[in-house]
Amino acid sequence: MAARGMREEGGVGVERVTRAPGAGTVGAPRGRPRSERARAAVLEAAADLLVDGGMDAVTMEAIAARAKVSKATVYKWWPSRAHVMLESFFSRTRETTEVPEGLSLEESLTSLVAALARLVRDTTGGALLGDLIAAAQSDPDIRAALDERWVRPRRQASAGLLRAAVERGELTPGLDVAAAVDQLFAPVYYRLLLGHEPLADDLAATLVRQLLGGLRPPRPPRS
Amino acid sequence: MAARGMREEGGVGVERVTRAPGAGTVGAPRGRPRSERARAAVLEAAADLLVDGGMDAVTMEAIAARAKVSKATVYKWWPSRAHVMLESFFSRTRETTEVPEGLSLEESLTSLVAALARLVRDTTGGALLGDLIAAAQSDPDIRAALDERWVRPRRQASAGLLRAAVERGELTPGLDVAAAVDQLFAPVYYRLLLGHEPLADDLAATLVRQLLGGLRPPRPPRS
Amino acid sequence: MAARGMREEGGVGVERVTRAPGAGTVGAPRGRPRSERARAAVLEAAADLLVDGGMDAVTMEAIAARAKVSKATVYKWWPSRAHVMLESFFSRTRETTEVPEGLSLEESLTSLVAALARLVRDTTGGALLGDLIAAAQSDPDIRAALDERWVRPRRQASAGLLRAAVERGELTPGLDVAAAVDQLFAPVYYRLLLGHEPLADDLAATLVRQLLGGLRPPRPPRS
Amino acid sequence: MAARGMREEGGVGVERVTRAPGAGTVGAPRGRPRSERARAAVLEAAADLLVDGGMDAVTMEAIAARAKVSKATVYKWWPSRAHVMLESFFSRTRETTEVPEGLSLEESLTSLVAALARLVRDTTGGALLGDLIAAAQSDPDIRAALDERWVRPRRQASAGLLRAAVERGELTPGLDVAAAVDQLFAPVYYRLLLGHEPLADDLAATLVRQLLGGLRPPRPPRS
DNA sequence: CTCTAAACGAGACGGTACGTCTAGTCTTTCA
DNA sequence: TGAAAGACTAGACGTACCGTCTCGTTTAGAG
Repeated sequence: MAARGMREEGGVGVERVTRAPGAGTVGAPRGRPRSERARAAVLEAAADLLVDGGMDAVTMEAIAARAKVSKATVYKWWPSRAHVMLESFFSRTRETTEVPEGLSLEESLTSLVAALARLVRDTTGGALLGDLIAAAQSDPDIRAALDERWVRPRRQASAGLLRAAVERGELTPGLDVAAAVDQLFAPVYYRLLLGHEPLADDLAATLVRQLLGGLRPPRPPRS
Repeated sequence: MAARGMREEGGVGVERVTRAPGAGTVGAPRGRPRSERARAAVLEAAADLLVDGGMDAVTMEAIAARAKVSKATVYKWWPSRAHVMLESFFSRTRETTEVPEGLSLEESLTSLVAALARLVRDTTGGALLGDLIAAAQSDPDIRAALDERWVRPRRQASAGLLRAAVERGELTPGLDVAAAVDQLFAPVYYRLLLGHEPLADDLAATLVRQLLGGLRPPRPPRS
Repeated sequence: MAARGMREEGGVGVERVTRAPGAGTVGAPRGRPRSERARAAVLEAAADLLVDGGMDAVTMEAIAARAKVSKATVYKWWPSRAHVMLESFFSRTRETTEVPEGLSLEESLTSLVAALARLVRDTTGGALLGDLIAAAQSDPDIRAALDERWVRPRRQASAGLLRAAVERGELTPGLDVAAAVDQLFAPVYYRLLLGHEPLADDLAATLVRQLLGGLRPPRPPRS
Repeated sequence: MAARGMREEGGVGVERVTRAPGAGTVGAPRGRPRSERARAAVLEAAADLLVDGGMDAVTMEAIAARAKVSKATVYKWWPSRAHVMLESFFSRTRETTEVPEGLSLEESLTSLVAALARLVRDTTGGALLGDLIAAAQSDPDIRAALDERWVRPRRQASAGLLRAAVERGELTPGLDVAAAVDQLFAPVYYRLLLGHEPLADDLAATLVRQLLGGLRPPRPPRS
């Protein structure tokens, strides 16, 4: 069941190859083709419902009704409410993990963290992401998908930057990269989920500065 | 619905005073007293169900059945599934926010972070906490309760330590305390919720060391 | 499943005994008692729907909606659409199998057949009965219930009359009672189900006369 | 929907005339001709499903699947499940309404009734017929088709015999032919539908004998 | 030997009802 | 008066079949 429905979600997905260049021709698809209209309507309906009704307004029933699509169609392509949201999230999150060239380490990291913070704070993606993490607590399928398609790529981008800096001697060799990455990004998720503190504009910069530089006073007064 | 409830959850909760000794007698409660047996059975049933059936095995129906208690009784004392789990979580989490005297700042912080990590990794509390954070995404009541009774006290303990260290000149004055606290604790929640990395034994120490000392090489490149 | 739902349908059902006089006290039933209002509303809704929408307007969904009762309640007491109609049929068919005293055999039989014909032609019972016989083709449960509670009692009443007449020497000893009973009643069902001929007023009398007297001319061809 | 369909069902149906010899040439049918294979497979699938799955295993979906035919093809030629069964019934019921020459009235009638009883008891036709009568309760189209193509021809055959006998003076002039025919055939349908009594081998003979001769004792003791 | 028209298979689609489940509430009797 | 039992309303669940549709694929006769 977990394997179903996971086709072409998000921008990363590979479009169906109509004809493989080599051998093993896939053959033209028979039957009525899947309705792109239905697919898009479902994804949009899910996001809309989440935004203006909260997470548990997003029922399969409501999605189908709002998308003017039959329930059976929804179930045909997505095995659960959470899978719809997963694809909805990815399809409207064109955010990239790339970082501009020619920036310092500090600038690069800040840019990545700030991008996440903006996504979470300023777009529909925030609510979707919170809901998905919640769903991941009871659905290993969702957890795995989130990990593979969202968490891991972003962590790897940052981890790459950090490791390169270690190579350059810019960072200490004893660095625990995984922990460091979490110290940069986890606070954003934490505030999304618990809401104990707002996601301030300068949060990204602060997190990077404090982690890289440490919390100790800059300079022993003199001497 | 969100406004209701929140009665005596947690082990901290004050049991109903049957008779105030002094003046202002509340009046002896009439009728059959609340069954302590029922209360305990419900809390245990909720935790048990979570552990061996996953988060969405914990339905009010199942709780009542397992606790051999009528559904009405459950609803009488707890307004929702999540509130039961909230109280269940607190009642079995005797963890304290106090920190032993006479420890260095680094040791104190490590001790607090490690305590959280152990709770999350080694006890039922981990699953309960994950579930509660998930529930908080759709129930502001839960979110508020979690914040007030769990997140805030722990954050304040750590924040207090940090602020004292700033006073002592041990930490930089420009410190963003809230962000720093998150950089210590958020990674633990993050790993609980996403599971992308294990909660290693030395994680707490690593987090504290990296944050306090920063990631730059110990020795200035020069000379 | 067949055994469920079949409680107290029709007037024949035994009311629940609240307290057995002797030993083995049943004890008062715990919990909220069954809603008589709901029961009646469901039965009426089913009949109404059948009458003004045809047989396949009678869905469980529609019954529940029309009776202003939740679907779960309907399913709790009746295992299928057909069982609802069964009880609806019996509850509104107070027709008796008894026959007035002091009538001749011919009059008695005519009275029974005519009563059936009137029921079928002039009341809601006709449509209900047709539907039930149809349902019996795919549901052995319904078939058995119809046989035991409708067909058999009526057949036995008539069979009794016929057998008594044989005893009295009024009818031929070689009589196949079962076949004779069918020759009196089956035509009514047949016309109900196929509708090839109307159920005329004098049908009952005709059937009885033709069967008892035979079809041969009154006067032996001789003379 | 009721108006559609009814094309060439049964073996009695007239095959499409490929080319009218005289004027007004219809024109040869263009395009791919109807697949006889598909037609036969559908009819057989319907009967098979009915036999080994009961009446409500016969869904359009199942018919198409079992016949290895697309649903659209089934719908193209038959407007409903019941119409498929109607044609299936007629196509496998080669039973005739003719009666051998040179038989007595009693023998002729017995032969007709017995033929029906055998069909009902010993062949697939029985179940098909029961199902069709059931379907007729909610589908006037089916009811009409059954009446016109099954019930009426058979009734007319018997009615003809009876009327001729009246002409010959063999039967009483006051005879209600329609009622008499029902008294011969209805019991067979009745037992098919309700199953309260088996269809014994000698049933046909009994029905005819009892109706023609009446139930009264053969001879007034003497005098 | 193409062209064209109809029938065909596959299968996606919008619907409707199914029968089940859980949430909460309400109405009893028992303790 | 609280607790237990259990019936109730409300509504989402996921499935099945309905009847329609849109494709690409035959399979003929017509040109």
